[in-house]
Amino acid sequence: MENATPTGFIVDALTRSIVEHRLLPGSKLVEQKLADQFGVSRTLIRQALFRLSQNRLVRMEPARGAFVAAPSVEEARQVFSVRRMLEAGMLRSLIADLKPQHIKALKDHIKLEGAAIGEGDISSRTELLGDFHVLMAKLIGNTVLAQMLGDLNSRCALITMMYQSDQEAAHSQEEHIAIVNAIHARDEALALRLLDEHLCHVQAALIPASSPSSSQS
Amino acid sequence: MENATPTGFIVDALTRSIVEHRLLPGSKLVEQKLADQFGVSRTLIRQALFRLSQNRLVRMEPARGAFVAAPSVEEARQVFSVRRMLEAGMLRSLIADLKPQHIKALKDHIKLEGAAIGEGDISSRTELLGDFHVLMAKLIGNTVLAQMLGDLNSRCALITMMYQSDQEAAHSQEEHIAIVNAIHARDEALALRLLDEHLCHVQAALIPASSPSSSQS
DNA sequence: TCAAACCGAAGTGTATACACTTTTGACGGA
DNA sequence: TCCGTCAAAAGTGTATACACTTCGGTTTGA
Repeated sequence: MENATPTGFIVDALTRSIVEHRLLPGSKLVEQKLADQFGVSRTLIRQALFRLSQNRLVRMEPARGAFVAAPSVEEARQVFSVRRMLEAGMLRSLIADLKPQHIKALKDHIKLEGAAIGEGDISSRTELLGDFHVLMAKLIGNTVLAQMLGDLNSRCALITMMYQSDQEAAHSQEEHIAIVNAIHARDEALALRLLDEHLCHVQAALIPASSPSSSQS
Repeated sequence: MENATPTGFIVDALTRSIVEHRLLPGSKLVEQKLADQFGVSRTLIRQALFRLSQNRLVRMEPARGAFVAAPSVEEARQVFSVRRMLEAGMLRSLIADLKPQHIKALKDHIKLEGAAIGEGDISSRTELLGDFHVLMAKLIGNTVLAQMLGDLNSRCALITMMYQSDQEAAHSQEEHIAIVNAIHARDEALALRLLDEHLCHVQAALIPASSPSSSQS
């Protein structure tokens, strides 16, 4: 995940700042200030901001500048709706062509999640809980899908970190365990139901005081 | 679709050139040449090339330059796999909350497709055949999904234009008609089957005589 | 003859300069 | 006091300059 290019470094740094709320949603990102801060010219800052705007972490307004994105509840709802669609299909593929090392990889990953949750490392645990889903995409050998889920993750990582409590994180991990067990048992119906419920739980936890209407878009 | 910014104009122009094969896959895109050609500085050209690289129409190699992308068969396979996953879920949502104006919008769109196919306008027909799927996403009110399908479309537009014959385009439109009829009848199972077959047909037509399971995964 | 080092041309990567737009705040008139 | 106007400051958009890397051909040494 480490990016060696200067622009990549800046993108990563800004991403962390946004996701860890050192930069609050809506803040203006002034190019020259960032350039001074990173010790580079505005050229590289502009490249980085542009990349972040493609990830929806930053919103750019012509001639007005770049701002930290403030994803709406509606957008989060749509993102999770898309994820439910994608991951249902992904899960079917995975179970249809299941291999022992897949189960091992998933269980290993869950161990990592447990460690991060135990340590209370919010940034790390959020990343790992999201990567669980990306890992499934990689296991079925679809890098396009993996990258797409990664984008969707980062797109609402802002919200995730904002609202997910310790308890909810632990609950997420338990649901991951249950899903892997269902996969292992090759119980497609159960796995699908658990995954859908899991995504609904995460979504519901993220959107405070909004009734998670069961009917999606 | 029209983009008023200078960079957007260049992106559109280059996109057309690539998609209409005035620029062949693998060709090098030299920044200064393009800058002279468009009458702007390398700055804007670099911005445009970067945007095209995010769309996968252009591949950039560090310190070597930008090249027109040559999407692999494997990548096309993965893209269509993702689309099948997404669009199955989308279709369920659409049928679950179907409104008369949805049917009208879809039928209107199919008329446009027919016109473009009749005129033999390859660029226009490819765009419209792809937009049919984006339109469904918009009808269920999920802009995130709509944009994602749009990206997937443009990602393999190169291949689509490269290989899709007149006959296959007409066949695509017939399948769209059948799908809309199934939606209208609220026959979810039929609609899902038709949609899946449709995507498989498009994919199969795009991959000419190459043993599809040959190389990777 | 062949291969390896070398040099110049071509091209990319980054910084800087300048033009244009937006914002801000102060001034003046009603 | 309030609002409109205007001018300076701040900031973005684009062009240009320069440093560094890559590539191709030539020379040089064995």
